[in-house]
Amino acid sequence: MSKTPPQAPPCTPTLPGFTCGLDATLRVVAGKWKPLILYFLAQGGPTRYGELRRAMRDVSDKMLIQQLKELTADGLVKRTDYREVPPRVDYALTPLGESLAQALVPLCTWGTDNLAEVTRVFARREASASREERPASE
Amino acid sequence: MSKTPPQAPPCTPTLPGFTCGLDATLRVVAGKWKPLILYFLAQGGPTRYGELRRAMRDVSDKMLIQQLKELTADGLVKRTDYREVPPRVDYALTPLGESLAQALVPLCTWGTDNLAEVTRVFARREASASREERPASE
DNA sequence: ACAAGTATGCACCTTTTGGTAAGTGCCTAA
DNA sequence: TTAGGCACTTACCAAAAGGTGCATACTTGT
Repeated sequence: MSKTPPQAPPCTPTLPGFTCGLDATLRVVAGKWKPLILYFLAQGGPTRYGELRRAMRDVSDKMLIQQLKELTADGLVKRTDYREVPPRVDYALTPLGESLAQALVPLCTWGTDNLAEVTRVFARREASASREERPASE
Repeated sequence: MSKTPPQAPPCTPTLPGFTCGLDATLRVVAGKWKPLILYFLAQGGPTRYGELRRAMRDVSDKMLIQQLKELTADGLVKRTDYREVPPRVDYALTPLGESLAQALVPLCTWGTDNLAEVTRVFARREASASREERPASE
Protein backbone atom coordinates (compact mmCIF):
# COMPACT_ATOMS: atom_id res chain seq x y z
CA MET A 1 0.00 0.00 0.00
CA SER A 2 2.25 2.61 -1.22
CA LYS A 3 -0.46 5.21 -1.16
CA THR A 4 -2.96 5.15 1.60
CA PRO A 5 -5.52 7.92 1.53
CA PRO A 6 -4.46 8.96 5.00
CA GLN A 7 -7.76 10.13 6.38
CA ALA A 8 -10.71 11.90 4.89
CA PRO A 9 -10.10 15.62 5.39
CA PRO A 10 -12.96 17.99 6.13
CA CYS A 11 -14.01 18.35 2.54
CA THR A 12 -17.66 17.67 2.99
CA PRO A 13 -19.17 17.05 -0.43
CA THR A 14 -22.61 18.17 -1.41
CA LEU A 15 -22.72 21.66 0.01
CA PRO A 16 -25.26 24.29 -1.07
CA GLY A 17 -23.62 25.76 -4.12
CA PHE A 18 -20.09 24.58 -3.65
CA THR A 19 -18.27 21.41 -4.49
CA CYS A 20 -16.71 21.41 -1.05
CA GLY A 21 -15.31 23.69 1.61
CA LEU A 22 -12.21 24.26 -0.43
CA ASP A 23 -14.28 25.38 -3.35
CA ALA A 24 -16.09 27.86 -1.13
CA THR A 25 -12.89 29.28 0.24
CA LEU A 26 -11.31 29.58 -3.15
CA ARG A 27 -14.16 31.60 -4.46
CA VAL A 28 -13.84 34.04 -1.63
CA VAL A 29 -10.14 34.59 -2.08
CA ALA A 30 -10.17 34.42 -5.85
CA GLY A 31 -8.32 37.38 -7.23
CA LYS A 32 -4.71 37.88 -7.94
CA TRP A 33 -4.02 39.89 -4.80
CA LYS A 34 -6.52 38.92 -2.17
CA PRO A 35 -4.58 36.22 -0.42
CA LEU A 36 -1.55 38.44 -0.38
CA ILE A 37 -3.52 41.32 1.05
CA LEU A 38 -4.97 39.15 3.76
CA TYR A 39 -1.66 37.74 4.60
CA PHE A 40 -0.04 41.11 4.61
CA LEU A 41 -2.60 42.57 6.90
CA ALA A 42 -2.29 39.56 9.16
CA GLN A 43 1.33 40.34 9.68
CA GLY A 44 1.41 44.07 10.00
CA GLY A 45 -1.84 44.84 11.68
CA PRO A 46 -3.82 47.89 10.52
CA THR A 47 -2.22 49.38 7.52
CA ARG A 48 -2.75 52.46 5.47
CA TYR A 49 -3.56 52.22 1.84
CA GLY A 50 -0.31 53.71 0.67
CA GLU A 51 1.74 51.35 2.78
CA LEU A 52 -0.03 48.35 1.37
CA ARG A 53 0.41 49.71 -2.06
CA ARG A 54 4.14 50.12 -1.71
CA ALA A 55 4.57 46.83 0.08
CA MET A 56 2.92 44.78 -2.63
CA ARG A 57 4.89 45.89 -5.54
CA ASP A 58 3.47 45.22 -8.98
CA VAL A 59 -0.04 45.99 -7.92
CA SER A 60 -1.86 48.86 -9.56
CA ASP A 61 -4.06 51.32 -7.69
CA LYS A 62 -7.06 50.08 -9.53
CA MET A 63 -6.49 46.49 -8.56
CA LEU A 64 -5.57 47.09 -4.97
CA ILE A 65 -8.55 49.33 -4.38
CA GLN A 66 -10.85 46.94 -6.11
CA GLN A 67 -9.72 43.94 -4.14
CA LEU A 68 -9.81 45.86 -0.89
CA LYS A 69 -13.35 46.87 -1.66
CA GLU A 70 -14.41 43.34 -2.28
CA LEU A 71 -12.67 42.07 0.81
CA THR A 72 -14.40 44.79 2.77
CA ALA A 73 -17.78 44.03 1.26
CA ASP A 74 -17.21 40.38 2.04
CA GLY A 75 -16.52 41.14 5.67
CA LEU A 76 -12.91 40.05 5.67
CA VAL A 77 -11.31 43.43 6.20
CA LYS A 78 -12.48 46.58 7.89
CA ARG A 79 -11.87 49.93 6.32
CA THR A 80 -11.39 52.96 8.52
CA ASP A 81 -11.62 56.38 6.95
CA TYR A 82 -10.35 59.09 9.26
CA ARG A 83 -11.91 61.73 7.08
CA GLU A 84 -8.92 63.92 7.34
CA VAL A 85 -7.64 66.57 5.10
CA PRO A 86 -5.04 64.67 3.21
CA PRO A 87 -7.06 61.49 2.99
CA ARG A 88 -6.17 58.90 5.59
CA VAL A 89 -7.59 55.41 5.54
CA ASP A 90 -6.46 52.17 6.95
CA TYR A 91 -7.40 48.56 6.62
CA ALA A 92 -7.45 45.80 9.19
CA LEU A 93 -8.63 42.23 9.25
CA THR A 94 -11.94 41.36 10.80
CA PRO A 95 -12.04 38.21 12.93
CA LEU A 96 -13.27 36.34 9.89
CA GLY A 97 -10.44 37.66 7.80
CA GLU A 98 -8.00 36.80 10.49
CA SER A 99 -9.14 33.21 10.60
CA LEU A 100 -8.80 32.97 6.86
CA ALA A 101 -5.33 34.42 7.04
CA GLN A 102 -4.47 31.68 9.49
CA ALA A 103 -5.63 29.11 7.02
CA LEU A 104 -3.25 30.59 4.49
CA VAL A 105 -0.20 30.04 6.64
CA PRO A 106 0.40 26.45 5.50
CA LEU A 107 0.35 27.56 1.90
CA CYS A 108 2.95 30.15 2.65
CA THR A 109 5.04 27.61 4.48
CA TRP A 110 4.74 25.20 1.60
CA GLY A 111 5.92 27.88 -0.77
CA THR A 112 8.97 28.67 1.27
CA ASP A 113 9.75 25.05 1.94
CA ASN A 114 9.54 24.08 -1.69
CA LEU A 115 10.91 27.23 -3.12
CA ALA A 116 13.57 25.36 -5.02
CA GLU A 117 11.10 23.17 -6.87
CA VAL A 118 8.72 26.03 -7.46
CA THR A 119 11.47 28.08 -8.96
CA ARG A 120 12.40 25.22 -11.26
CA VAL A 121 8.79 24.85 -12.28
CA PHE A 122 8.61 28.46 -13.32
CA ALA A 123 11.86 28.34 -15.16
CA ARG A 124 10.46 25.48 -17.20
CA ARG A 125 7.20 27.28 -17.82
CA GLU A 126 8.87 30.36 -19.11
CA ALA A 127 11.23 28.34 -21.21
CA SER A 128 8.41 26.59 -23.02
CA ALA A 129 6.46 29.81 -23.23
CA SER A 130 9.18 31.56 -25.14
CA ARG A 131 9.63 28.50 -27.31
CA GLU A 132 6.03 28.83 -28.38
CA GLU A 133 6.36 32.47 -29.25
CA ARG A 134 9.34 31.89 -31.47
CA PRO A 135 8.66 28.65 -33.30
CA ALA A 136 11.63 29.39 -35.52
CA SER A 137 15.01 29.10 -33.88
CA GLU A 138 16.65 31.66 -31.68
CA MET B 1 9.18 52.45 13.40
CA SER B 2 5.60 52.87 14.42
CA LYS B 3 4.71 49.60 12.85
CA THR B 4 6.19 46.52 14.41
CA PRO B 5 5.45 43.30 12.62
CA PRO B 6 4.42 41.13 15.59
CA GLN B 7 6.27 38.04 14.59
CA ALA B 8 7.51 37.09 11.20
CA PRO B 9 5.47 34.18 9.88
CA PRO B 10 7.06 31.93 7.34
CA CYS B 11 6.55 34.53 4.70
CA THR B 12 10.14 35.29 3.99
CA PRO B 13 10.27 38.47 1.97
CA THR B 14 12.77 39.04 -0.75
CA LEU B 15 12.66 35.73 -2.49
CA PRO B 16 13.94 35.21 -6.03
CA GLY B 17 10.97 36.22 -8.09
CA PHE B 18 8.25 36.00 -5.51
CA THR B 19 6.90 38.36 -2.94
CA CYS B 20 6.83 35.57 -0.40
CA GLY B 21 6.19 31.89 -0.02
CA LEU B 22 2.49 32.44 -0.32
CA ASP B 23 2.99 34.20 -3.59
CA ALA B 24 5.02 31.29 -4.89
CA THR B 25 2.40 28.77 -3.89
CA LEU B 26 -0.40 30.76 -5.35
CA ARG B 27 1.26 30.91 -8.70
CA VAL B 28 1.63 27.16 -8.79
CA VAL B 29 -1.97 26.45 -7.97
CA ALA B 30 -3.40 29.34 -9.95
CA GLY B 31 -6.14 28.08 -12.19
CA LYS B 32 -9.77 27.58 -11.54
CA TRP B 33 -9.52 23.85 -10.99
CA LYS B 34 -6.07 23.03 -9.79
CA PRO B 35 -6.63 23.17 -6.07
CA LEU B 36 -9.75 21.13 -6.47
CA ILE B 37 -7.96 18.54 -8.55
CA LEU B 38 -5.17 18.26 -6.04
CA TYR B 39 -7.58 17.97 -3.23
CA PHE B 40 -9.67 15.47 -5.04
CA LEU B 41 -6.73 13.27 -5.85
CA ALA B 42 -5.56 13.55 -2.27
CA GLN B 43 -8.78 12.00 -1.11
CA GLY B 44 -9.51 9.34 -3.64
CA GLY B 45 -6.11 8.05 -4.56
CA PRO B 46 -5.28 7.40 -8.21
CA THR B 47 -8.18 8.34 -10.35
CA ARG B 48 -9.04 7.84 -13.95
CA TYR B 49 -9.67 10.80 -16.14
CA GLY B 50 -13.33 10.08 -16.61
CA GLU B 51 -13.90 9.72 -12.92
CA LEU B 52 -12.33 13.05 -12.18
CA ARG B 53 -14.30 14.58 -14.96
CA ARG B 54 -17.57 13.37 -13.59
CA ALA B 55 -16.70 14.15 -10.00
CA MET B 56 -15.89 17.77 -10.66
CA ARG B 57 -19.03 18.78 -12.34
CA ASP B 58 -18.94 22.00 -14.31
CA VAL B 59 -15.51 21.36 -15.67
CA SER B 60 -15.02 20.98 -19.39
CA ASP B 61 -12.70 18.47 -21.02
CA LYS B 62 -10.52 21.23 -22.25
CA MET B 63 -10.02 22.72 -18.83
CA LEU B 64 -9.54 19.51 -16.95
CA ILE B 65 -7.04 18.18 -19.41
CA GLN B 66 -5.20 21.45 -19.51
CA GLN B 67 -4.90 21.76 -15.79
CA LEU B 68 -3.91 18.13 -15.42
CA LYS B 69 -1.22 18.69 -18.00
CA GLU B 70 0.16 21.65 -16.16
CA LEU B 71 0.05 19.90 -12.83
CA THR B 72 1.87 17.01 -14.42
CA ALA B 73 4.45 19.24 -16.02
CA ASP B 74 4.93 20.96 -12.70
CA GLY B 75 5.58 17.68 -10.96
CA LEU B 76 2.55 17.73 -8.74
CA VAL B 77 0.70 14.84 -10.28
CA LYS B 78 1.83 11.75 -12.10
CA ARG B 79 0.04 10.55 -15.17
CA THR B 80 -0.09 6.86 -15.93
CA ASP B 81 -1.11 5.77 -19.37
CA TYR B 82 -1.84 2.07 -19.54
CA ARG B 83 -1.77 2.18 -23.30
CA GLU B 84 -4.75 -0.03 -23.56
CA VAL B 85 -7.26 -0.44 -26.25
CA PRO B 86 -10.01 1.70 -24.89
CA PRO B 87 -7.72 4.38 -23.55
CA ARG B 88 -7.04 4.09 -19.86
CA VAL B 89 -5.14 6.70 -17.91
CA ASP B 90 -5.00 7.63 -14.32
CA TYR B 91 -3.61 10.41 -12.26
CA ALA B 92 -2.04 10.39 -8.84
CA LEU B 93 -0.29 12.90 -6.66
CA THR B 94 3.46 12.96 -6.46
CA PRO B 95 4.97 13.50 -3.03
CA LEU B 96 5.24 17.17 -3.82
CA GLY B 97 1.63 17.31 -4.84
CA GLU B 98 0.65 15.45 -1.75
CA SER B 99 2.39 17.93 0.48
CA LEU B 100 0.67 20.77 -1.27
CA ALA B 101 -2.65 19.05 -0.86
CA GLN B 102 -1.94 18.87 2.84
CA ALA B 103 -1.40 22.59 2.89
CA LEU B 104 -4.80 23.05 1.33
CA VAL B 105 -6.57 21.27 4.14
CA PRO B 106 -6.91 24.34 6.38
CA LEU B 107 -8.50 26.24 3.53
CA CYS B 108 -11.02 23.50 3.11
CA THR B 109 -11.68 23.46 6.80
CA TRP B 110 -12.13 27.20 6.84
CA GLY B 111 -14.62 26.94 4.03
CA THR B 112 -16.69 24.34 5.79
CA ASP B 113 -16.48 26.09 9.13
CA ASN B 114 -17.54 29.40 7.73
CA LEU B 115 -19.92 28.11 5.17
CA ALA B 116 -22.72 30.23 6.52
CA GLU B 117 -20.83 33.48 6.12
CA VAL B 118 -19.46 32.48 2.78
CA THR B 119 -22.91 31.72 1.54
CA ARG B 120 -24.12 35.11 2.71
CA VAL B 121 -21.20 36.76 1.00
CA PHE B 122 -22.14 35.20 -2.27
CA ALA B 123 -25.76 36.04 -1.90
CA ARG B 124 -24.77 39.66 -1.49
CA ARG B 125 -22.40 39.55 -4.44
CA GLU B 126 -24.99 38.17 -6.77
CA ALA B 127 -27.58 40.60 -5.52
CA SER B 128 -25.42 43.59 -6.35
CA ALA B 129 -24.33 41.99 -9.58
CA SER B 130 -27.86 41.74 -10.88
CA ARG B 131 -28.57 45.24 -9.66
CA GLU B 132 -25.78 46.49 -11.89
CA GLU B 133 -27.04 44.66 -14.91
CA ARG B 134 -30.51 46.05 -14.60
CA PRO B 135 -30.16 49.62 -13.38
CA ALA B 136 -33.87 49.99 -13.79
CA SER B 137 -35.96 47.88 -11.48
CA GLU B 138 -36.51 44.18 -11.91
C1' DA C 1 2.64 78.91 -9.06
C1' DC C 2 3.75 74.18 -9.34
C1' DA C 3 4.94 69.55 -8.07
C1' DA C 4 3.94 65.96 -5.04
C1' DG C 5 1.36 63.05 -1.94
C1' DT C 6 -3.21 61.28 -0.26
C1' DA C 7 -7.08 57.70 -1.45
C1' DT C 8 -9.78 56.92 -4.86
C1' DG C 9 -12.86 56.96 -9.57
C1' DC C 10 -13.24 56.18 -14.36
C1' DA C 11 -12.56 55.23 -19.28
C1' DC C 12 -10.18 52.52 -22.34
C1' DC C 13 -7.75 48.65 -23.85
C1' DT C 14 -5.03 44.23 -23.89
C1' DT C 15 -4.22 39.81 -22.01
C1' DT C 16 -5.68 35.87 -19.92
C1' DT C 17 -9.05 32.63 -18.91
C1' DG C 18 -12.44 29.63 -19.78
C1' DG C 19 -16.33 27.69 -22.46
C1' DT C 20 -18.56 25.32 -26.69
C1' DA C 21 -18.54 22.39 -30.20
C1' DA C 22 -16.54 19.59 -33.19
C1' DG C 23 -13.26 15.91 -34.44
C1' DT C 24 -9.91 11.66 -33.66
C1' DG C 25 -9.00 6.61 -33.40
C1' DC C 26 -10.22 2.60 -31.56
C1' DC C 27 -13.32 -0.60 -29.50
C1' DT C 28 -17.86 -2.64 -27.73
C1' DA C 29 -22.84 -3.20 -27.47
C1' DA C 30 -27.42 -3.17 -29.94
C1' DT D 1 -24.74 -0.17 -39.15
C1' DT D 2 -25.18 3.06 -35.88
C1' DA D 3 -24.37 4.64 -31.26
C1' DG D 4 -21.59 5.45 -27.58
C1' DG D 5 -17.67 5.54 -24.44
C1' DC D 6 -12.75 6.50 -23.75
C1' DA D 7 -9.10 10.19 -23.45
C1' DC D 8 -8.07 13.52 -25.47
C1' DT D 9 -7.22 17.70 -29.35
C1' DT D 10 -8.25 21.73 -31.88
C1' DA D 11 -10.39 26.00 -33.47
C1' DC D 12 -13.00 29.65 -32.42
C1' DC D 13 -15.08 33.10 -29.15
C1' DA D 14 -16.91 35.58 -25.17
C1' DA D 15 -16.12 37.18 -20.75
C1' DA D 16 -13.35 38.35 -17.06
C1' DA D 17 -9.26 39.99 -15.21
C1' DG D 18 -6.09 43.25 -15.01
C1' DG D 19 -3.18 47.31 -16.60
C1' DT D 20 -2.43 52.49 -17.96
C1' DG D 21 -3.33 56.89 -17.50
C1' DC D 22 -5.97 60.86 -16.37
C1' DA D 23 -9.01 63.31 -12.92
C1' DT D 24 -10.46 64.78 -8.21
C1' DA D 25 -10.04 67.86 -4.03
C1' DC D 26 -7.19 69.37 -0.76
C1' DT D 27 -2.64 70.35 1.53
C1' DT D 28 2.14 70.90 2.13
C1' DG D 29 6.73 71.92 0.50
C1' DT D 30 9.76 74.78 -2.78
